[in-house]
Amino acid sequence: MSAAAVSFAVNDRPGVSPETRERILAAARELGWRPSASARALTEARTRAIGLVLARDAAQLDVDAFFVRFLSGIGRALSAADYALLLQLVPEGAAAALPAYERLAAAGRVDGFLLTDVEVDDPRFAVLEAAGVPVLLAGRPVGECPFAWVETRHEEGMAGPVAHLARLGHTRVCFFGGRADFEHVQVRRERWRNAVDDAGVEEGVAVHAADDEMAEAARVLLTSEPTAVVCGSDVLAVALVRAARERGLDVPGDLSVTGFDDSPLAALSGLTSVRVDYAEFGEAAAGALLAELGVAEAPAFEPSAPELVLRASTAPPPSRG
Amino acid sequence: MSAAAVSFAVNDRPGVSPETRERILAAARELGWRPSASARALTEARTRAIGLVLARDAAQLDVDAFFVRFLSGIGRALSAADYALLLQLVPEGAAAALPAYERLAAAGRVDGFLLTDVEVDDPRFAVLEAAGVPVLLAGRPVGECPFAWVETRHEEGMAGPVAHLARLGHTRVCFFGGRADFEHVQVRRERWRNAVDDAGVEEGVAVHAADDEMAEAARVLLTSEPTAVVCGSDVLAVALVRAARERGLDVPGDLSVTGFDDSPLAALSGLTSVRVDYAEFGEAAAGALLAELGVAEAPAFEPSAPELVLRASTAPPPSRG
DNA sequence: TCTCTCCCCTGAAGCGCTTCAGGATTGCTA
DNA sequence: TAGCAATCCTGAAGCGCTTCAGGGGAGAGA
Repeated sequence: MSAAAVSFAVNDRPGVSPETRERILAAARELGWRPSASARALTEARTRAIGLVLARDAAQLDVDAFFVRFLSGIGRALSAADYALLLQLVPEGAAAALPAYERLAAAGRVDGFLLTDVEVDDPRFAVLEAAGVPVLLAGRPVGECPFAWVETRHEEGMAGPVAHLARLGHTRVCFFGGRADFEHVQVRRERWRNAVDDAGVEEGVAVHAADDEMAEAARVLLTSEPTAVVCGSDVLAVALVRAARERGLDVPGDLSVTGFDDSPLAALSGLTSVRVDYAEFGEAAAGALLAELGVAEAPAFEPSAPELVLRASTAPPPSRG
Repeated sequence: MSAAAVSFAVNDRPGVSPETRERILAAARELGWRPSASARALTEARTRAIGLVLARDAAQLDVDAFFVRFLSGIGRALSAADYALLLQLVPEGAAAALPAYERLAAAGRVDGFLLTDVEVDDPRFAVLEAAGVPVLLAGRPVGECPFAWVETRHEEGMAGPVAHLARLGHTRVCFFGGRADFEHVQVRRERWRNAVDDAGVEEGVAVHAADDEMAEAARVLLTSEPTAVVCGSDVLAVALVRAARERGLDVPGDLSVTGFDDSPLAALSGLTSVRVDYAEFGEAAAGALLAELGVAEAPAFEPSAPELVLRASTAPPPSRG
């Protein structure tokens, strides 16, 4: 039972007889022995860990249905391959994150990175390409991108609420979205426009708002006297509902509102929303990265279709007075 | 410039002249060289990483103000010491988490663990004590516990809303909390009782509800015709507000409701709530663990007092009809 | 001038694995 | 029975650091 034999046995490699292998594994089990991750990392030149750097303020994260579901999906993929996740939260802004990537990469702490919140001309691309670390994007890159990516079918989710509102009898549907410089916001707005055309209803106004401008933007949106608004997130929808109530409007009596993400917030607030499976997305992204690392099979990612979840925030339009 | 000299220079240890040190560091900077984390881990017998295993369902996490703020606090403490966070999400239930702890500990992937969501007779204590890994609890243990812990002053936060409601003229204040077998829920309930006494108002009913029973429990609570309810979380408060509205009650006209945590949910819903600084808590917990690892000074944790955040869900009681 | 001390620096060992070349054993064929 | 291949196992090297013992040079005291 030399060290080499143990290594073969533990790593399920040929070179030991079945009996010896079993004897070794039994001994290991009995002693509670496991190969030292550090020693393996040194000899194998890989750490069995992937990195995720989040550059968002806590306030933004903790209302976000995406983040945690995505994380739990990552967890599923990683634990199957006995990989670990190195998570680093840094203050908002991709620029602040660059040193974090650089450090983790240069010290060889991770075998690869998962990138989310991809921006236009993302500065991380150059840094990470130069570092020569495997990278996988969770989300569609804008413009040139040296890395592979996976994406959900979230944009398709805009069709459901619009069609639903049209069926209820609404003839004009507005859009309320987040910051226009996010790719996913742009795409959703585009899909809203298509859906409005397809449904044969009138295209209402489209309003964008950053997190700290939601209330004001909602009030502006309401001046156009909409009867139906599809929102790009549940948070926006809740802000809109609140603004409507303050204006004396009944939801859904006077105004129908739909959210997006189907976060717990939507369930709590009785919001019709669109459910996108972000856990599945995280699993696919981590799986694809592992495949790139040669650790797992490339998973065939068939993103499931977004699902419209009906609740109490949508109803037929008010009858004309 | 032998390897040994480089090691001394990089680790800021005596044994090299200032000039040589500077020359080495300059060369390292120029080459973009950093010591390999794996090699260091092997020789130093520490990984410069701590572990956090979360055994919660995603659905519970992503509405939870605690988790993400706590994480960002951990991040602050760790990055100062150049430590990393190994995060693992496992399905709900502490039992499912045990193998995860065991694996990380046996493989020596982390230098210590941070424990949250501490339960009565927590099975993790025995496993981790046997493993001989440094551990620090974020939260107050119930009963015997071999590890050090830090805690916030969250319970004090119950006094604020009760006193506020009393000042507004309410004469009876109810309590609506989460599962009674959580330590923090118990403590908050106790403090509500004290606060009610102190304020000289009547102690209303106390109702507990798990996440999937909130709506029903809220309806039950409302049968006692309360005018004021303090809740143990924002989520509960929102559920209560919703149930009240369905019953035709106006909040805050007919019923005053306060939340807890001051999550984004509270801001969105205009909920009077109690803000506890969980980021500070995370930083203190991680800092204390690092101190136990001999990596940092033991931080003097002075938890800040919870702060009552007034919003539109509280008002004087309805005048008697 | 010689010795002693102190300060810088280097050589070599070793952390716990993986890997590769090669030794020992067995079973088979000629 | 000799010869060969296949199989199982072991010894030793090496991954990139840290650490420790010790070599050398310079300055100080005798």
